[in-house]
Amino acid sequence: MTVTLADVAARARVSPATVSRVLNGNYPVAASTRERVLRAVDDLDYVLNGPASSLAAATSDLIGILVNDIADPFFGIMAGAAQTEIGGPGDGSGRAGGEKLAIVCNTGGTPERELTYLTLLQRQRAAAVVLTGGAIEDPAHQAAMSAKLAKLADAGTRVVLCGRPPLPDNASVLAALAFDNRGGGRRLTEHLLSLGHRTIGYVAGPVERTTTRHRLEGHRDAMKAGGLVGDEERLTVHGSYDRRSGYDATVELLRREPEITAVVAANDTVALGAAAAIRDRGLRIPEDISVAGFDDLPFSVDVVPALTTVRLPLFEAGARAGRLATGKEAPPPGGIATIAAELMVRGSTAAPRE
Amino acid sequence: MTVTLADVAARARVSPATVSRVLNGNYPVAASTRERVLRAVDDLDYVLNGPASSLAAATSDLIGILVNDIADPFFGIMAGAAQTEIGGPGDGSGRAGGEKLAIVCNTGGTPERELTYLTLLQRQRAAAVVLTGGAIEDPAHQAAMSAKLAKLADAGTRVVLCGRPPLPDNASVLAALAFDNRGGGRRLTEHLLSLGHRTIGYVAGPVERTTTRHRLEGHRDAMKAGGLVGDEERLTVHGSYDRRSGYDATVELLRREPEITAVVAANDTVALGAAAAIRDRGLRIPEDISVAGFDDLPFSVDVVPALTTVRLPLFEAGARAGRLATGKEAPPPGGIATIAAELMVRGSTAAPRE
DNA sequence: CTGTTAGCGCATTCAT
DNA sequence: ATGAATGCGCTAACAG
Repeated sequence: MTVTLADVAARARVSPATVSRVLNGNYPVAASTRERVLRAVDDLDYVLNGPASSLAAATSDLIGILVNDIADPFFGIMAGAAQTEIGGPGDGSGRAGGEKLAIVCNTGGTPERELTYLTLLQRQRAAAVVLTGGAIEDPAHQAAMSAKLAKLADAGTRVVLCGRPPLPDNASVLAALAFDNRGGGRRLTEHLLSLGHRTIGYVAGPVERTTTRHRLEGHRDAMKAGGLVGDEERLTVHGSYDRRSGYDATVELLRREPEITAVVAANDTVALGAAAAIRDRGLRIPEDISVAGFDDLPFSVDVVPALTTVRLPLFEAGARAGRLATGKEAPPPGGIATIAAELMVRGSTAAPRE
Repeated sequence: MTVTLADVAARARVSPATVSRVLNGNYPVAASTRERVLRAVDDLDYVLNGPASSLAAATSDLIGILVNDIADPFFGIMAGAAQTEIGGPGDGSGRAGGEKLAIVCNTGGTPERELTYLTLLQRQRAAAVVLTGGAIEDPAHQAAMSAKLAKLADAGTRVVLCGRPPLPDNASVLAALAFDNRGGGRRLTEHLLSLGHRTIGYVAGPVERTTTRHRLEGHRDAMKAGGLVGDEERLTVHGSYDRRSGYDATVELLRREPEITAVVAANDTVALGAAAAIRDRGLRIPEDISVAGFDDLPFSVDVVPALTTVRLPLFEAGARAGRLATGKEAPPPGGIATIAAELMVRGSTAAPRE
């Protein structure tokens, strides 16, 4: 029926062991035999049996990339970059040599699915796991994650965090690439303050997420440094990281405080919704209200007016995570690296009107 | 060292076969023994060895989803929807029962990687493969794909096409869900013609892609029906499916024919670039030039003015593909279904000025 | 409903 | 540099 390594061996007139050796290429084999084997492989159209080889070798070539929302370019860009580094260019032969198989898993941001995917990956004896994006801060879930990651690490799986802060017990993670969300958030609000804004609404992401908290803390640090305290709670509305949520939250913000002169959104997508709400209210951006986002996704430069935001090097970070996961790159000292966030001032923010 | 099914069996005082049966849940087991086994599993913190079980069962629970560009929400939405149907909600136990593992593979739109991933999936004995988005029309590649898909199908892998036209030899695909790109393209241009436009530029996608060709054909059908022929080539510029390409192509279009009153883009992302180019030229949308896109991605309603486009039910199509891949839903008659595309008229198109 | 028996296809010792 | 033998951990008949 299905052609096996033994069939190839028979046709090439060598032992199965030899075929295995040329296929894995990690053992000396005479050039002539190698060639003979390769020809037999092509003739028979042989494809290695992954499960069998993983079983025998006790490791697989799967690398899992966990994302919170695959439909969000924030994750898509990181995952795509990581996959580029991992997947290799493919040699076009369709023969598929020793490549790793980068697979992205969509957790939907839920704790259950995050753990389930990790278990599934553990079951597959994944070679590495890359966790992208913010973590959930629920203590029980954090403990479960730490335990699970420790088990994965024990089994030889490389664990890499990309855009996620290190674990309390960072021992089981090879490398954590954390974005400077707090610094970025702070600089963004400082920019607004320097423009003269004093009443600033904040559309935050979901609670119990590291990304949400860090960006918000950066914002409040700046506000505090500017002497603006006391109104934090009233001028903050939490929502999810989507456009609709940004719209609704902004409507609520405007209801609570019509004198707002600027709205800072948890990310660019949310900012899009915020901007729509402001326009629907008959207000202009930035003349009446300034709007700012975070991430600098590709579309942000194209909206009108172009969005002031904080640029995160998503592609570079994802690529680096991919290299870390494949062992192509050495982990940073201490296993932790902070990735800078750069303020991008564009047309959506301006001085408040007098 | 690592705990195996035999360890669980020993602790639960049953045979390995029984443990296997409760874990796979596809065979009658007494409630009391099941419970005992499950407890042993939890006590020992046992995780099934995927490769071993795949080897023994000659099939795995992996389902591959191939996408051309994971950073593009067009694919992200479909892949996410498919994964939702496939992955199951997870039971929160982290135990991971009989779920399928939906994995998305980013081909980058290149023929080589498409084939490589298919081989990798074949090697893993994937339960199903979902190919999303347009196909590459190069004859050699098409033949290679057909052959590869036939082999996969032979090996018992379900092959589902989502947003991709059926193969010439559709026998090996379980179901092909094709978008009505031609009809959508036609209706979009008809809309423009009915508004009074006569000189319409077209920013097409990459050549040799079914999506590109079908949308362009729809456009030209409408133009022809309106008696506008002869200028097709001059008023068409090909590029890739990204924002930058839309910008550049539109600059070129405007250079070739400054009298253009409308620009139709290959998709919404390209339309964003086109709009930027038009604005940078000092022209207004839609007063000076109308702009239209395709897909109706989430951001399209938020750009200013809101984008006239053709809505594709990406989420629904992806979900259906997921159900097809898992066998939850019966394939359409003949294995082929055409998915309607709906014209969405918004602010970015208007009658040309006189 | 449960236990026994055989492999699944390959990577690795160990020889040679 | 190559071959022979062993077992990875599990599922699937087949009994009972």
